[in-house]
Amino acid sequence: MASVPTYDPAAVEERWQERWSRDHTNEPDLDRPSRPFYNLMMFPYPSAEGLHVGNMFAFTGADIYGRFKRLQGHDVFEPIGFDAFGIHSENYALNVGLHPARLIPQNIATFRRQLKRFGGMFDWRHELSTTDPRYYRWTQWLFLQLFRAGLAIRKKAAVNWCPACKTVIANEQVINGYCERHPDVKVEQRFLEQWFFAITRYAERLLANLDTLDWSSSTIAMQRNWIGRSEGAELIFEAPSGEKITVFTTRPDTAFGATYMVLAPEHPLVDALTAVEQRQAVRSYQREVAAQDLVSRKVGEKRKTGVFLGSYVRNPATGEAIPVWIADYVLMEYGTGAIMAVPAHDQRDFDFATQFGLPIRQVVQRDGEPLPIESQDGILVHSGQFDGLSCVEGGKGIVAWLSGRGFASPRVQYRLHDWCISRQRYWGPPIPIIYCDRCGPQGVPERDLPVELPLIEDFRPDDTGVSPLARHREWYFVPCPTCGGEGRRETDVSDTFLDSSWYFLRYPSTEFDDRPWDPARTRTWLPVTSYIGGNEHAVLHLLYSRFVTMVLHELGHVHFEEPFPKLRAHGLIIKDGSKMSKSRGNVVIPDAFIKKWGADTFRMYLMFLGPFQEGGDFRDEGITGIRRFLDKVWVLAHEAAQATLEPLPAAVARKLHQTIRKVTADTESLAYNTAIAAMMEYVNLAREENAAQREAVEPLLVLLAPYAPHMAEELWAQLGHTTSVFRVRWPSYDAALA
RNA sequence: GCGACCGUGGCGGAACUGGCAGACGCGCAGGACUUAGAAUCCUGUGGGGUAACCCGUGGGGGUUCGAGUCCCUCCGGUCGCACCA
Repeated sequence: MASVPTYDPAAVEERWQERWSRDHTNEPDLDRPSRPFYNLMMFPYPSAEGLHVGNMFAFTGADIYGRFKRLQGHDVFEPIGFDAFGIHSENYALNVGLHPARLIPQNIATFRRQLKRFGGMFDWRHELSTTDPRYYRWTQWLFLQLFRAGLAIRKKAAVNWCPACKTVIANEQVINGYCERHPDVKVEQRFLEQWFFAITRYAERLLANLDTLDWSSSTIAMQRNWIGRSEGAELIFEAPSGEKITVFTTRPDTAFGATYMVLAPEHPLVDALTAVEQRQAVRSYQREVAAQDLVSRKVGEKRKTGVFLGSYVRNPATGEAIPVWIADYVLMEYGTGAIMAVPAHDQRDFDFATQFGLPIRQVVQRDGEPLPIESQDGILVHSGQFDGLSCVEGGKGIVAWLSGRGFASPRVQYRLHDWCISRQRYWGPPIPIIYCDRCGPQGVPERDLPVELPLIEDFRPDDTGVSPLARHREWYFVPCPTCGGEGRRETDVSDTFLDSSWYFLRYPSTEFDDRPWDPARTRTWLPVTSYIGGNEHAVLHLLYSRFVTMVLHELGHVHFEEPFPKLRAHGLIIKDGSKMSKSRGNVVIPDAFIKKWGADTFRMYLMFLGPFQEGGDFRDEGITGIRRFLDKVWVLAHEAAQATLEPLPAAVARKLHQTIRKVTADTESLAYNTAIAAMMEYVNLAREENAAQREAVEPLLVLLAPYAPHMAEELWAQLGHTTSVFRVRWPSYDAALA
């Protein structure tokens, strides 16, 4: 047998990457595809450290799926881009003392090189960056569509202020009271005028549509949780002075057990309900609470605090006068900012009542015995005509009874808040608004877009709550687009999640400068056929994208309401027992591995670590197993190229069909680890049976192609084929043999 | 507290609708080749026992001819949300 050349991954991979680029192998015809398949993966933010193993894991898994679909005869569009605006990039730039406008292109260049090196099937003609004015022009356009539709609203609100970022951040960016970018910096409460997107108006639809989506169940659960729908009722409590205080409750069945009321300290009726002799105590408590941040207020377990207002309201169920308190455990931004306190059946109310000696009255029991607090598995007592009913029936009855007297109405409450998109920072798209004393806030006319982010050297944020752009005087002052009078630009930039809320709409249309997306292209390619990404975006990016798409659909700009009908969440790569992150210092950069072992080996190694949708433990010992496997394939294929035609041993033929069946099913379901195991079993058997033959090897190379694309191409060519292995059809199996 | 997921050899992990537990890989042990090593190849590898055999999927209980898989319960772990009324 003639000798087989040594497998040299670097040479093989460089050769095929050049050929793919030269032959436009990865660039489908976007205008006339026969079977369009939009294979999307979550685009990266180009950090200075470069692509790490976690990114590689995600991209490899998504790329394998795209290549598999391609081999099954689809025209696969697999674009890539960079989410390069945002606080992360800007903070890093500040740290190293470089301007982001110079830093980001360097980072992108590194990412681009890494993404090419690992062999992704990317269509580089359609690369995008959110920092490109040709892109963010349309981000601003998108803002204007929402503004005109009345869905971008300016309101003064308690917001999360990160003293380190020196900007407002979204609720989603607050982690246990700390800034997600600064794990040791507590977020504070500030009241500022901000732009909000009215996502809460879509809460019901965002929730209901979840039932129509083919998504990982974990992601669905997180979104459902985040939207946080609660059914209950609003009840009205009246003060002797005539003030009506509305509370929200999910337990109207316990109305007879409400022995006091608590308002949020900022509740607008606090002043009116405060007795003269309590005024000083109330003011001082209010000041104390305002000095805290929004979030530490919400972190539980601490002692309850509060102040009696010195007045009473009437419980509409019992008719009794109950005392009114303020306490920081009641939050202004949820429900009505006021609660009826039922200490017998709510843990927080119980804690508060115990601390301040307030009465506790059982209204739910079972067999005359008290139940665990908050249990709904009992019957009503001390509840007048409703005694003896179950909690559910009694609750309905009480709401109906109180409604009839004008004291109640059923109510659905969401935990979701409106999306604050204002950022008092530099590195983002300026919000396209001009303030005019005469006309009010005016949208920048679309013909004047983009509002380019001016290049200013001193982009450092300060503590004033005013964006650095305000210091750029010639940029700041502009004529009002409506009256021509003196106007001032909005100096805030928009949240980076706005950039990423629509990028998938841009990819197929990147060459059009006169429209955000081309209607024909969009109709052909969208919604996205398959989306693969991490659950870290389950409630941020994925919810915002759904909302934006829903609005665009309503406004007639896109033909679909849900952008991602099919989504799969991949797992996390664990290293030394915890997930890879810069703060833990366990980030692994793939470059050295790829240099030593080759991209194909590294791709397969990552996929072999564990189930793709669950993640895996990164240790570098196991990589030799994959390399040994690829070496065996290499030798087998070279020998097959020189073999004479002989019948395939029956055992090998049977195993081949079983392997095709298993690899097909497993690749479809992203069970890449077991697909690889099946190919290993097949190769082991083929070697045992000395089946170094074309019929044995050619189908294997096609099965292998999504996983190790360079090697598959090389060996396919060695077997005498002159066209890419990716133009072949995925092998079929004989069900009788498999 | 609420929601989701998970627990299988020394390690990563297999096991479709309940049907031979431990595929595949790492590691390890022995052997072949070699002056020697590396690489490669072969054999073995859940625990106990000389053996036929016995015991084994976090603990306990249950359903079933049959349970890693289904049900109950307890223990342990991961992730998300959280003074959300």
